[in-house]
Amino acid sequence: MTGAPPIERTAGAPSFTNNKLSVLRKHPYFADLEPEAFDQLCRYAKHTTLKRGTTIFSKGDPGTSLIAVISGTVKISISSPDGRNAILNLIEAGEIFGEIALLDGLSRTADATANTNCELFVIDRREFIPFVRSQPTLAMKFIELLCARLRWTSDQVEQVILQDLPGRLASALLRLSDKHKPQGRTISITQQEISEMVGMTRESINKQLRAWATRGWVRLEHGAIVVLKPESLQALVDAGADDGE
Amino acid sequence: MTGAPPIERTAGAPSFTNNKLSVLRKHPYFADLEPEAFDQLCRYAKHTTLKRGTTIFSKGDPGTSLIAVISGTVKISISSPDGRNAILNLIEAGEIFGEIALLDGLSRTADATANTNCELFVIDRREFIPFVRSQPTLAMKFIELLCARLRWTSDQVEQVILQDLPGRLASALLRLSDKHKPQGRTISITQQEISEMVGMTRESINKQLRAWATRGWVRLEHGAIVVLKPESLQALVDAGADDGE
DNA sequence: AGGCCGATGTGAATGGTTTCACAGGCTTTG
DNA sequence: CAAAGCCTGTGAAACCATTCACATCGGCCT
Repeated sequence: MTGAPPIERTAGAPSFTNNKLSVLRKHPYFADLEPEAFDQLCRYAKHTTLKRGTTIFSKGDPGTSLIAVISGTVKISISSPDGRNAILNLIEAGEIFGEIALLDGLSRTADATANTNCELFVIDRREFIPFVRSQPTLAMKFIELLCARLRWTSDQVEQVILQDLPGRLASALLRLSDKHKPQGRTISITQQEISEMVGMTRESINKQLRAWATRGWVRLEHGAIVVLKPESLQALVDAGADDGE
Repeated sequence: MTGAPPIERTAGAPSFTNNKLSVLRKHPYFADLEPEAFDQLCRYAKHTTLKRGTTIFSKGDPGTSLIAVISGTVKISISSPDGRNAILNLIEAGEIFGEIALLDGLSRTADATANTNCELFVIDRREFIPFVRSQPTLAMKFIELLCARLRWTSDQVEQVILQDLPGRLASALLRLSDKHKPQGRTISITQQEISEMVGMTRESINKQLRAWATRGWVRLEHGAIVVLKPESLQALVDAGADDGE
């Protein structure tokens, strides 16, 4: 984050700021915040542009900021000493991340890197915490955000512990296609990335996907997967261990 | 919860209530709440006693309450259609649970059952939410609680995805012995339960534990495990995939 | 004490995943 | 436009955890 080349300068001009922030404004977390509170929030924000692959923060760093994604996507991941690594979440435009360390003041729980070129707004903890305290509505919003995150994470634990490969892959696909609903059923993601989200090797993922492709459940494209029969995948998840055949 | 035999009657007498609640009072989440706010909180609470094995709530139920454990332990778990089940957390005296569904008003994310006979205080959502809104300090406390839960859950995802059996078992043992530090290094838990926390079969757990026992890292007792060399286990976790030999 | 039941301890066979080793394909970049 | 580099597609072998099938050991209840 600190080492990022500021391609665009931090903007002070409200016209510019408001323009970029319209994405955020529409987001559920901020939608029903009073306009003046939202403006005040924006005044704390610093604008940055990052190139794909840039590290935003690393696990264990002292966490002193909340980050909002204006455009692009950010990868939240962790890695083990022996080189394996796992993707916990992909944060897209209009979403925010880094809230855990922001709110409790402890260290970051995972790594964050720019998964594509992206624009971010960074809000500092020192300025933000008193603000939250003074805005009960905002505090409740954050409580909801944290609850949503907990549900997402608990879901992951559940999938990883109870489901076998086909089940995990199926539910990952369903979750992703849910998130991207507007774009139809096409999920833009590489098999490598999916394998890291699901915690298995790329090869295993590939074989399972191919098997489903021949059955017409999905279609495989370059860097993307199209879900054709979500019902079948859902049935597989519900049924428990069983690859559907 | 509803079907529980009320062995002790719901208590109205303040003397009794205060007595039982002293456990809660000392808890970090409520410790620096003003006395009158705490008392008000207690007035919303209903007291219940449950026998071991009783279901408190099930995944998917509408969640309308927060529950505090006065004595005993509560098991938070999930199960898959094909019979496998996984223990997500064990809640002990002085802790609270059920906060997710309480705060966001959605359904319960897991099952809760009495793991031993236990006493609980139940706080209803309708009365509680306005209360939180009026107490910014309490809201911040809940934010911290949720953050702590997220850290715990993220940790679980991390362990399950990145670590192999020995690593997962080792970190589970370390976490448990941390939690029970006062009782020395003895962890009262069956191998069956550990296997469900770690997401592997009892047999595999048993074999790994025995291997460590012969190396003198742990000692196995009936229904309990004594960690003798936490450093060795920790080293194993840090080193990544490698059973330590 | 006797009996039952839950917890522990093992071994052999099975099976699903990983590992390893390549071969094309599509994109990006100099 | 060519080379380089990531993404995909596959097969064979190795490995590790599960499954299954028992045997033992403690406690607890009658």
